[in-house]
Amino acid sequence: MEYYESQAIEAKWQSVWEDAGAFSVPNPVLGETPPERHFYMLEMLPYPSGELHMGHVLNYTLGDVVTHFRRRTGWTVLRPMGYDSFGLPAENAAIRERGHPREIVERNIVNIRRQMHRLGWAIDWDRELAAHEPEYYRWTQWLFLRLLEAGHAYRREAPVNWCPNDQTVLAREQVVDGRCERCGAEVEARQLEQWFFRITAYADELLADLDTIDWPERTKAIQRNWIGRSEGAEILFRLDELDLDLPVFTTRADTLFGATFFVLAPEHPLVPRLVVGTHAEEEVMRYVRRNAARSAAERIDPDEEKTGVFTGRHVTNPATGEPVPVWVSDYVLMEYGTGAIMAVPAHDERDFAFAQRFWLPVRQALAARDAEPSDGGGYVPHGSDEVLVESGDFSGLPAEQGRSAIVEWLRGLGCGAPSVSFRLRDWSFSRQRYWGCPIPVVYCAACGIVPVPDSELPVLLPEVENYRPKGEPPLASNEAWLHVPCPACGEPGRREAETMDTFVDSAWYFLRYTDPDDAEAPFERELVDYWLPVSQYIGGIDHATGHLLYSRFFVKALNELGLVGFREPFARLFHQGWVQFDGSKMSKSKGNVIGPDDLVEAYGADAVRLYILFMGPADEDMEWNENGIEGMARFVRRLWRVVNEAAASPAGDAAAESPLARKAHATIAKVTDDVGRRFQFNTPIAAIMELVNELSRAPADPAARFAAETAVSLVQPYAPHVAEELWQRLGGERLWEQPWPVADPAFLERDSYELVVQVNGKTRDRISVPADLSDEALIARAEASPRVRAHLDDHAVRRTIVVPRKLVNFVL
RNA sequence: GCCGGGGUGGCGAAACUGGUCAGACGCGCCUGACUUAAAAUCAGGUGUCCCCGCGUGGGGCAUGAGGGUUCGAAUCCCUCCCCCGGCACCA
Repeated sequence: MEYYESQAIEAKWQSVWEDAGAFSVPNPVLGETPPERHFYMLEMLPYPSGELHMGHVLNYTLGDVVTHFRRRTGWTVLRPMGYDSFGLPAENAAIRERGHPREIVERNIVNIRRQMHRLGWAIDWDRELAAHEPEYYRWTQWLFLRLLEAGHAYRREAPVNWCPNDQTVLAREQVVDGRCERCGAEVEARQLEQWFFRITAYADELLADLDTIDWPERTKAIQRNWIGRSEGAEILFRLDELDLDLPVFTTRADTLFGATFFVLAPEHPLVPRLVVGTHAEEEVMRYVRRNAARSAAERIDPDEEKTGVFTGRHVTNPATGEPVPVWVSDYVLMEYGTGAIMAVPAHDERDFAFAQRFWLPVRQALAARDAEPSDGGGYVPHGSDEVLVESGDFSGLPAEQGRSAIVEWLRGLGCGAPSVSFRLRDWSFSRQRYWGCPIPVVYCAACGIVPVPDSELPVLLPEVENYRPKGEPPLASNEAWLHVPCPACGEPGRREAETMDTFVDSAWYFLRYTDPDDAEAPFERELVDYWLPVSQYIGGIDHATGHLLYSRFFVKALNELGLVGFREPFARLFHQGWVQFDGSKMSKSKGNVIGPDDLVEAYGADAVRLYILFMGPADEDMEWNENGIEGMARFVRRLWRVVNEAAASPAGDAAAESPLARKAHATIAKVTDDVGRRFQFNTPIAAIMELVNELSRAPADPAARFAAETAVSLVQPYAPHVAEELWQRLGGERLWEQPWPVADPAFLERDSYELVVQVNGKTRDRISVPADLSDEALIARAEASPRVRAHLDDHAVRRTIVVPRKLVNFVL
């Protein structure tokens, strides 16, 4: 028997698969009845900002096992791959390496593609795409224009997050703890005109539809938190002097009688109107200006004492009819609710702190059911069983009842109504950077924002002399490109020089895979409706509030436009854990990236693939540890030796009943259940190891050959190269398309089994009994055991529990 | 503070709907075989404590802590501690 040569075997089979087009999946022919059992297996596409690391290896090997398993259990599997090649990660890599982003990105793609081939992943390479290619981004632009027409994309001035290092606007989803997700620089607040997608229009649906998809609970929880739906009421406070009604949003209308002052956010548009011409004007406007200059980090510092300024105005509390003073303070956020609040210091910590600071009155409106109402002046946190007090006719009502009663009453008076508020903000997607998809509009003095006609797409990303970030969009420096006639009136116009966030590119790529060469449309409705929603999506949980939310929004909007027939992109989602090294997740900036190349060269792709999945549960974080891979290489060599020996010996009787035959069938059942139902990938490897161990101990068993075939067949999704080679040596061919083995129940049903005999719940003996004994017979056998007898002694048995096929328990 | 996930040997982990003395499989470690030697390979051992007649012996304790339900709990319930993640001046 030859020595196991991983490099030669892997190269051999990779070229066999390529020649056979083994993993290419044609689309169904439109109009004909397509295969019913089809499966869309998708993993998040990589940024070509460097090479693959072990995190990618885990991600794509998982997808690969699922792909092979589904293919061999009778499914038609679409499993494509592409590159998220536009955007900051790729551009920053280019800056580091001092080259043009396109050249760097394309070089990285070549390298990543080589690594993917070397690992032997079963990808349909005919469907490869990259976001930076005009054939792709033409359709990103086309989809943008459809969203623009539908009013889902718009431009407005708004407070935005600005990264001073990357010199661009960031979406809220790209700011983590006040810092840029990419570079870690502290984010500044800026007031800028920007492009937004109206994702808030789908807030309710994005929340509700989480119940319709099979996603990890924690991911749903993250999205629910992010969307942040609050039910409450909008209440109008009358400002008679100026004939204004100021709305507030509150979730605690039951505390209305305790509202003793009123606060506006500094950015509230009515603030100047309230104070113009009064002697408060100067002080208030100074406060507003000073506040606008404060950084976001300063504003949200919880340790800082509250600041604020009185406007000199009063509004009327609609419940009490009393005037309450109107203040301006930055603890009220313009982006949430109405940018104004009714302050109830007795029942809100923040309002209380503000009242203390400025000597404002505190009035209690709720009290624990049995408590004496206190004489006021204190802060009373919300309890579980409280009733309204000092609240007119509503006094005595339980809080929740009082809340709806007050809202109902206000509604009758025309100054209140139930209302819902969200934390979610519209998605800011324009970037002042070079390496992104150009936004296809032209600014015209006469016509305003004019879309570039579909027929002129794509608007190609122009060459510029210096693409480095400088605050101004780099595209604007190419004057020849910038100045074009207005598509509507023909007068001189100016192109949009900002580019799109890379998350726009990835919000629809999974649709393009269905028809990547379509030159007439981004995709065919019939094809996307056939393949989508994605049957199984696999990727990092770090995209929970970004990509995964944006893609859901895109699909909902495209559904409304009639472009797709479904409302959720990813039916099932799985997150692989982080592969960490030195206690933190692998990243280039930390210099702790472990790539697969050296390992593949030393141990072969099969051992690397097996090891990354054997390390632990795939959805839990794992610390990269190279010690064990030697053990996995040992297993592959052992498999090689044992199967080669079995192949050389006489075939034996496949139907023979033997311990090894039973083990083989049990292993089939275990691996099938783990991969197919439980989505658990480490335990199947352990089960196959057990089978191989048992085979190596019983090489003369009549089922030895069957056990060898079974082990090879079951290990194929994990280690496809060595499996294919061994399969051939066993006399088979094209294992990648062989039906998945099926466990024969006759081998799983045993004639006898080990009955556990317990006394007072402690196992005292295990005896072999025939499978079909009655309860009474089982008890008799159990009682006969000498070991059990010793424990029964002369005690009286009070109760006997019999669990058929498992145990007998005597309770004394 | 609110929401979600988790805590099992020296290490990575198993135990799937409460039921085979919890710890499969692997790493590491120990012993032995082969070898001049080492590596590789193969065989055996390895939670912890105690008892003895030293055996394919007997017993106790062990799944973050404490309580409960149950004939029986890593698994279900309650209280608490710790770790990870999300949200948080969101009214």
